[in-house]
Amino acid sequence: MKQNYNFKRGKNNIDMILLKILCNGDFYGYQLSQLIKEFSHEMISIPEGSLYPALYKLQDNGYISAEKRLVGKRQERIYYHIEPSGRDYLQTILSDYEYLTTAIQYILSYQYAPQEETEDE
Amino acid sequence: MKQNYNFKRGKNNIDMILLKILCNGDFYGYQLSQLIKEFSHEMISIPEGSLYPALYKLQDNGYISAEKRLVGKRQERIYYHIEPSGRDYLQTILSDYEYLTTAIQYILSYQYAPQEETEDE
DNA sequence: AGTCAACACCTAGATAAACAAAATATATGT
DNA sequence: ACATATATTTTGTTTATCTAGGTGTTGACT
Repeated sequence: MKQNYNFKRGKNNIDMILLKILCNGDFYGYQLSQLIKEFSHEMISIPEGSLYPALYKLQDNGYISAEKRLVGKRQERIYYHIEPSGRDYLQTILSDYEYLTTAIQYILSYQYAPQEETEDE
Repeated sequence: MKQNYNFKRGKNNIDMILLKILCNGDFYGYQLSQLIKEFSHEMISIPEGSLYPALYKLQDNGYISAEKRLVGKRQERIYYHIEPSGRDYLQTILSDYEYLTTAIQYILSYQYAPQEETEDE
């Protein structure tokens, strides 16, 4: 079992969401940002300054691959495809996320029962 | 309602946990780190390099107050006490946290139904 | 008397995630 | 001609958290 789990881990929420959506098929950047809005019931959106650097980092790590496609005579779009190692990485950050969420939930729902009561108020 | 919620918000997990625990009474730094381990079933711990700066920041913002107490003839400990504004702040980051958790859960549990299927595999 | 572990606090510097705010360019509708 | 939506890029900034050290006290064991 894990010990001394830190808060820094389980922080790659954007990676997690992007990879999760890419499990459903290949999408391009702008499309991903739209899907995130849609899937979250318009609750969250990822600014471009977060989205694209995240995609480049995932690509650098080999978790996703990129392919330029010309749709009709339109400008080219860069479609991203999740690779097997990306699915592995997704599993890791998903379980990290659940782990941290569980731990925080324990703390938030804890009912503190003090041992000795010395009134001073 | 909130719109365009970002990931940067709802990230003050350490603040949230510290304030939550301080709702149960006054504690000192080292004690807080022990309680976090205990309450989380040993799942997480906060390193001192995260804990103390977080406490100082909360204090600077007036969310908590500090008081030195000598327990017996022991070395002094610095007890922290949550202030009303700290409780307000806790409510804010708690609802931010729940908001973000809900939105992520929507995305993670989304079943994508593509409009048009063109087989290419 | 010496040592060691647990207690209790402090801090400088590094890392890295996420963001804001720009810019570029195409396509579409009015 | 102009505005809006689409689509990508990049520079610089912020900030949360961590690493890795440091100081000093207390109490137990040898």
